[in-house]
Amino acid sequence: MNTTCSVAVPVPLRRHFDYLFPSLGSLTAGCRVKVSFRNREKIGLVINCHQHPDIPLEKLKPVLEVIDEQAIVPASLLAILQWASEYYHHPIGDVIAHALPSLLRAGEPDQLKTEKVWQLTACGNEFELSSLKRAVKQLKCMTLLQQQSLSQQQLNEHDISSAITAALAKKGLISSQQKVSQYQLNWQDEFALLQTKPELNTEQAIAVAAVTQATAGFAAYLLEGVTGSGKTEVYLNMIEPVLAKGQQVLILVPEIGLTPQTLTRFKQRFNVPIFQVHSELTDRQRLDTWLHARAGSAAIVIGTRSAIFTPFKQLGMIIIDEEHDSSFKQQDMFRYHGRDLAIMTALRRKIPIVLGSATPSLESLNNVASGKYHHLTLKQRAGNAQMAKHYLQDTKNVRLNASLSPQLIDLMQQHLQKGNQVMLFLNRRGYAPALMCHECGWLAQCQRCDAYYTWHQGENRMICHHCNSQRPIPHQCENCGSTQLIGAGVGTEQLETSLNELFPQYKTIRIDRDSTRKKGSLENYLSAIQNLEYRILIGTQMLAKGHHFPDVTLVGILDVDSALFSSDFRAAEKLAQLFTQVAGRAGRASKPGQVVLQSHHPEHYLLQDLVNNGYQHFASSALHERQEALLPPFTFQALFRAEATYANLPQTFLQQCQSVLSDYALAHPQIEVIGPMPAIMERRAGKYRLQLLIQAPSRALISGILSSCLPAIEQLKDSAKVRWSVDIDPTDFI
DNA sequence: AGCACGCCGACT
DNA sequence: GTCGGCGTGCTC
Repeated sequence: MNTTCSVAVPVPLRRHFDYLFPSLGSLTAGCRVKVSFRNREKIGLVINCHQHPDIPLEKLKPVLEVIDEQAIVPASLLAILQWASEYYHHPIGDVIAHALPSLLRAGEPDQLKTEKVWQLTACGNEFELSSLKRAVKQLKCMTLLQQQSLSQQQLNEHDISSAITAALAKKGLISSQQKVSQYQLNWQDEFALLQTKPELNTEQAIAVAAVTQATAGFAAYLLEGVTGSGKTEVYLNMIEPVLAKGQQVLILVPEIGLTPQTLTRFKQRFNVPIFQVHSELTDRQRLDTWLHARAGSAAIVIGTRSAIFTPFKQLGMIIIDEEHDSSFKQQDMFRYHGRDLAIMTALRRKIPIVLGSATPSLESLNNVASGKYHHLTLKQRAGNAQMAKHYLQDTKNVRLNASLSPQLIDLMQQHLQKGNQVMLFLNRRGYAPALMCHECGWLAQCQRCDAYYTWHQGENRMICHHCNSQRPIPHQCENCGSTQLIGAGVGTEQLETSLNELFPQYKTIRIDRDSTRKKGSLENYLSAIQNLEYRILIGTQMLAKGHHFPDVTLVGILDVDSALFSSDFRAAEKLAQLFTQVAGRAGRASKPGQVVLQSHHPEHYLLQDLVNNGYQHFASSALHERQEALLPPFTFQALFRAEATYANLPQTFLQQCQSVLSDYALAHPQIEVIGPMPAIMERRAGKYRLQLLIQAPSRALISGILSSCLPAIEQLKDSAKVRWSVDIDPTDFI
């Protein structure tokens, strides 16, 4: 007697596949199985058992092998993954592949790493150590093991290799056992604060109480706290009672957000196991973290967006730091939003979630306005530090020196002379954003993108920042043959060179993707900055995220104009967030800061609003504008993207999509279908890229039109000829 | 996505 | 006569 199960197979198809399995075996949802798929073996995850298959039984293949006896993915996580697959209209197999640690995808057992732990045998205990005088290492090993048993790893640290332990084992003096590496498995019983807590100010106390005294169940809180208002301390106080109850906490942070100092603060406060998920973990460490969270032996998990796929035995609270940060949205393949999945997770698990930011996203502020989120505010900076003073510097008709106005250079001089640090933001890495012929104006253009090459002097190459193609610097203009090639515009590399000439007496440090490519170099630079080794800091957005530099008293934002006239409706929001975050980095109680914005359009209403009225005011007027213009968060969007080597293919494909979607929209006049239209950068990496936008006043309408139309769109002949995807709640239109 | 099946041009 | 081009279609 056979029965059937639905399996999520790791293929980019928006459906699951049914297989037979003998009913004498037991099989539950969440188990991995090996199946034959198109005559190739694949590892899939069972998502359903005993469902009626939609095709005749005789067409089903049998499950080849059941890998797990018990579900490896808990039902709560599997439910979220299925929800995400439906909401984002993304293949379930691929969603699960994203969520599982790679070792589990490859069929590795769901067991924690074990290591060899050595101990003395009975024989070893009675052994006369003096007879080992001539074997120094063996003697040392025996002496160490007399005190306690040690893993091979720990012995390695004492310079005792496995050759030594093997020799001793052969003599029968020591023996080994395979043990799971030791963690506080019972942290719940030993929970304790490791330090006395600083006293909270009134605002902080109110925010903490709002969360800790709420009735159990789902609740979302937007913690809007200006930079330096002590958000981390509030988080610590909010999670304390959760940990005390023995429940776990998930903390999501932006990609480059978590400084080691933040992690240290959690470790210094709580006597519990804290696991960090970041890109430099090995596959094994990633799996161990996943398993510890599932077993309940991880108390706190801190990680970037993908940490939302961590299974928890008993999750008690989710915290999202810098919730407005764009890195929570995955921008390729499975385009989920970590913040939105976290909200859904909290809702389904009936637990509170706290979204923290100095500059909340308009989406979250709108959720506050509609009563979905509770609003908690921290307006007071620690130690009553003053907010920095802002200045708009008109750069029209001003002779700039490496993109610095004379006024800014003067100010820098003043701040540096007082022994303070100066921070300059320029969102263009490289030496110059283009290479130009001085005689005819020709610009070196990337062959594969609608973009110019960036001149990187350090590497003596031209690099396209969009497709990463590289070429040596040409000696001659390709148009007129002139050898007078010059940089057009200024990048961080050139700014650094110029500052070394302008201020030779002060050390300058550049923080961008190029200067921090080596692992750990960012941390080293950051601590060197803290120690005042550098006085002038140059950086891209990277420098703005989450790092606090108390001795920076002057911040210059050198080029804000590109954001003022962008075709992306979110550009203003991003600029406002960058500006406010950066401004918050300047100064502290004893050293009030100054922020200078250089612009050719200082009269621009957006800049005026920001500088004069602050982020909150900007946000409320921006929300009004979005409402008037029927843009998110007042409408919901889905974006079809298609690309191919020739422009006509994505064009015709999206036209066919458009006609399918429009037919459906006839019966639903609230749905708008806009396009196809070229992407902001139409040609990139040798592909022509076009898009088609769907807009509707509710999520349900977006989901409905996609559920109805995607099957037909997948059937389109041209769908195989282009690379296409659908992006729900798109945040970027590049 | 892969990967097989299938139907038309230049080779021993 | 065959090798192989990549258009089309399917995967339980």
